Amino acid sequence: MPKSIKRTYSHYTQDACSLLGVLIRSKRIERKQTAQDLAERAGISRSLLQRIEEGNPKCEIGVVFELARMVGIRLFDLDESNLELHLQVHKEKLTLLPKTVHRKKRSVRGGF
Amino acid sequence: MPKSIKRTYSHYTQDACSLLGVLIRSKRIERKQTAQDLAERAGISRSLLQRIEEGNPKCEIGVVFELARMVGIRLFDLDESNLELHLQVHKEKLTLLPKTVHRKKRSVRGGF
DNA sequence: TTACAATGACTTATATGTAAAACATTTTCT
DNA sequence: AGAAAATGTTTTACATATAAGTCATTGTAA
Repeated sequence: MPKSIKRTYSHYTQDACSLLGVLIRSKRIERKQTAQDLAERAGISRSLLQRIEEGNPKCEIGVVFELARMVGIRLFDLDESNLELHLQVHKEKLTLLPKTVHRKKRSVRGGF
Repeated sequence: MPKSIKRTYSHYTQDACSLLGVLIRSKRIERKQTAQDLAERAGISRSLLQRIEEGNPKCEIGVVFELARMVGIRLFDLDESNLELHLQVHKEKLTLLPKTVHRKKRSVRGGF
């Protein structure tokens, strides 16, 4: 059961969300596309699109990415095929890493 | 009131979420950091971190970005100061665009 | 190998993000 | 100028993401 949490976001994260939002809005307007229209095509409400364009961090990442793609923003600066390739590479890289990590015991007399 | 929606995500979006998840996990393991530990520091539950590392698109974008930052992933390939600069530039660019967009009327005899 | 820790895979209760609607405000076009 | 449309803003009910917990499984270190 979720306890009531006030999340805090770093400046970096807020800027990243804002940047994505501003980019989506810019691209949308450049395409002369209505908020209503983009929202409908994305299958979301106009109010949600608005929050996303404002840079609200409390939105589904999947929806934000979907919107970005729809207006022509390249995530990770990669097109579709290169993104998939990148993913495969990093998945394999992950295979080579240890499956679990064990925290090092604090040295008995170190630090404090 | 939200109607029950089955969202669908494009291949591109799913790959993007998966890539971010895999990157977070790789970086975490490289840092020899426990999932439990990273989750605690990020102020989230271990189960949420698990979903994010799996690439689940139905997570808060703010939390995902925060995790990325914590393990040293540069969003947009930009460090903090450049990200802020980028944001400012695009905000100003947005100022120069029209505030609203009007959909072009369908030509009376065009198409159908 | 054995013990222990980390992770995977569930379940449940609750906090909250979302869709919808109505209204106010602003912007664009004629 | 006026009209029409797009966007901003707020409210409300509900679908659902999340925190917390448990148990099973796997990996690691001794």
